[in-house]
Amino acid sequence: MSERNGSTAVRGATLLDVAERAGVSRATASLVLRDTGRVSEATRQRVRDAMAEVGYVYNRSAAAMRSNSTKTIGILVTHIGNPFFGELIGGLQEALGAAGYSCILASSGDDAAQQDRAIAELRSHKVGAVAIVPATTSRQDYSRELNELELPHVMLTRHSGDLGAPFVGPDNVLGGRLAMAHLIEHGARSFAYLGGSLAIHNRTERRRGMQDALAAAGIPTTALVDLPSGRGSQDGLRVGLELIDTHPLPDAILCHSDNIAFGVYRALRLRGLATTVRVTGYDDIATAELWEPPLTTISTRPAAIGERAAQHLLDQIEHGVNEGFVVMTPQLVIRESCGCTPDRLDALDATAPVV
Amino acid sequence: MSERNGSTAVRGATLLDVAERAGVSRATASLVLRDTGRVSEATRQRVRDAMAEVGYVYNRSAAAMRSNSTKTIGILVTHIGNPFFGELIGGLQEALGAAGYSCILASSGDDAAQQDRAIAELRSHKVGAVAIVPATTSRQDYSRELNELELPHVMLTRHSGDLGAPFVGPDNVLGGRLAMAHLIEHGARSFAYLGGSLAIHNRTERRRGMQDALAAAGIPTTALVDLPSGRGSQDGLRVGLELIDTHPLPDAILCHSDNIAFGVYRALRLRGLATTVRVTGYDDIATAELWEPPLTTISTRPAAIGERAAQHLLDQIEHGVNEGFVVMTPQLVIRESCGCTPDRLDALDATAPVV
DNA sequence: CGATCCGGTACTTAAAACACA
DNA sequence: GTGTGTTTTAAGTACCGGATC
Repeated sequence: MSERNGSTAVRGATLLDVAERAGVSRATASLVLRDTGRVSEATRQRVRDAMAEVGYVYNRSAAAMRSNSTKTIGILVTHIGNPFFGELIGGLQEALGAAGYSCILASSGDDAAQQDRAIAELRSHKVGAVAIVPATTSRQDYSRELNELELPHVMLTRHSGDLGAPFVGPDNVLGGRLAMAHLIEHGARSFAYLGGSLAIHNRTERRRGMQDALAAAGIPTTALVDLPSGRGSQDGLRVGLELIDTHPLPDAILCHSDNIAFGVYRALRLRGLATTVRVTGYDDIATAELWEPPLTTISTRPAAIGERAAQHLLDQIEHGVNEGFVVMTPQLVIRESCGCTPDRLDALDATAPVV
Repeated sequence: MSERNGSTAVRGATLLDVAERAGVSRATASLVLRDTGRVSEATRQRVRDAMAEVGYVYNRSAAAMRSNSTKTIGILVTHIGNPFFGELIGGLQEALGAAGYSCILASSGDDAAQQDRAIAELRSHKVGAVAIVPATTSRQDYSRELNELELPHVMLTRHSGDLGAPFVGPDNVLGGRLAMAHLIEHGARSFAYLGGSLAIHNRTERRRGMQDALAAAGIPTTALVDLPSGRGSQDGLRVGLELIDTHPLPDAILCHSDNIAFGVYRALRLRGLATTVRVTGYDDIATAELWEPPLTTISTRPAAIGERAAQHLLDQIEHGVNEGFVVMTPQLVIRESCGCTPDRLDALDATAPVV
């Protein structure tokens, strides 16, 4: 076993080693490395061979120091474990990787202080930009703060209300409208919107879409009961029970997320009300189609949002253009919880003619 | 809007700026920064004030270059979106952060080639060590390869069979034994183990634990049917249907993961067999207690594994000691799918006396 | 406290190759 | 054949910002 501890790290081969082996100068080797400059093909190949022979590993730190820029992007989300963010990150990493950038991930735990620490962390790594899902408790003009730090950025999924700030996220108004319109088509006339934090704009946006749909169908907005909650399935259970125990049962429940819907399912079963109410979710997580009944939901295609966000950042740092507020079209994924399978919720459909 | 593009990044304040403002030398400022050396408290405070005033941001690249070490650790997992890994990463980041290290995350998509690329990426960032969930298709002696790269590391959750390699993961033998023993206590006498890849050691280990429990109860090992599958819930549905359609229905089904159990639940419902078979999962994901019936499962406490892995790495890079193969104790989480609620599966318990 | 070092990068300079009058 | 101009190719070197002596 070789001697190895914090103080005696072995230095690897440098560009100078490569250059000497290839019989060229360090500068030339650098040009070959970056595929730029005017170097003959024969020399290029010799340098590349030399790199392979000595097991050369690029030193980003050295490059960053001189050029004061790194091909590195920071990604900051609230909860790494959230599958939605997992897909989002996947889309981002893939698109950024294809453009030659590497990513550093950080997680804020949805806490503003930790978020500040993470940003400092990323800045000390000299990231060229950050893609950030802002913490719920972020300061209102957070985007401007980042601008003052000269840090190109794009907000993901959540925005702070400033429509001039760089942002990529789902069209929540449309998503809310799609879900509500579908339930109205099924004949539902009374509704509850369960879950989600009032502090987040996407909730008010979805609500607006829902009310647009109600208005279009000539249904009074008072037909929509509204109960917020935390973001876990447990919160969905809690708020589901709250609805059942303190309100008349609506024809349909629109859940703020699939996770919430999961808790609501359980609340309905606990009260013996399973499959007596139409339910929709939001997000379309991987297991949604395996539930009982399979969940009708709104897909926001997080990977596509990630790819678009990568584009947004690249446009900023490579072309200096800021695309501003970008909204992505969600999709209604129809399964069975809305009542779309006749042999499952036919009792409901019998009393409410499908339009 | 300020002019900002790839080529005209603004340089921030340096340690020299801080030093001049505080009226000390750069060397002194460096000592204050790292909380070392003999510097008077008055000077320390002056330097700290100066840092705050000029908005100083530590430049890790510069530090890394000189000291050839970064307080940065790489974390490489197969799927960032997997909630299990999310918790694992959370535990790692917290423990490493407390020790003054920052983390860089990468994802291999469970592909060996991508894993190689990610390792190269992390090496170019000069990480001091990596915590890695190896891809299923990793080469057998992967740990030795990393040793040859002089890269301290610890394998997480999965190991390659080399018990001398640095590893932290759950005790799969015990986990399998706990689940099986509990089902046997319930009176079950025929079993199926569903899901999981044969290529991964943890599967054979859990199976060994299950057979230990069978042997201890005097039940022949042929009482355990074994069907592997992919890792998603959809795979669980597939393998669940396969079991139901091609085998006699066992008393109990042990699932390789909660995700698999989810698909198995659906398979049982589709065949009209819901709550006629005892089911256990593995992992204890957040929603498991909300299922119908709430899932009895084995908790591997991924956050604890992450913390332990952080300790493992710190021991290597700071004290030069390698703790080798470390195994964490899992816990049986009893809910209802095993038959533990009398009023739910009492039909089962009537025919099979609880020990 | 000043000097030096780490390993790439950006810029300057220069040699060689080629074109064309 | 010679001289001048242009392009291609490669070398030389200052420099970035902390850490160390």
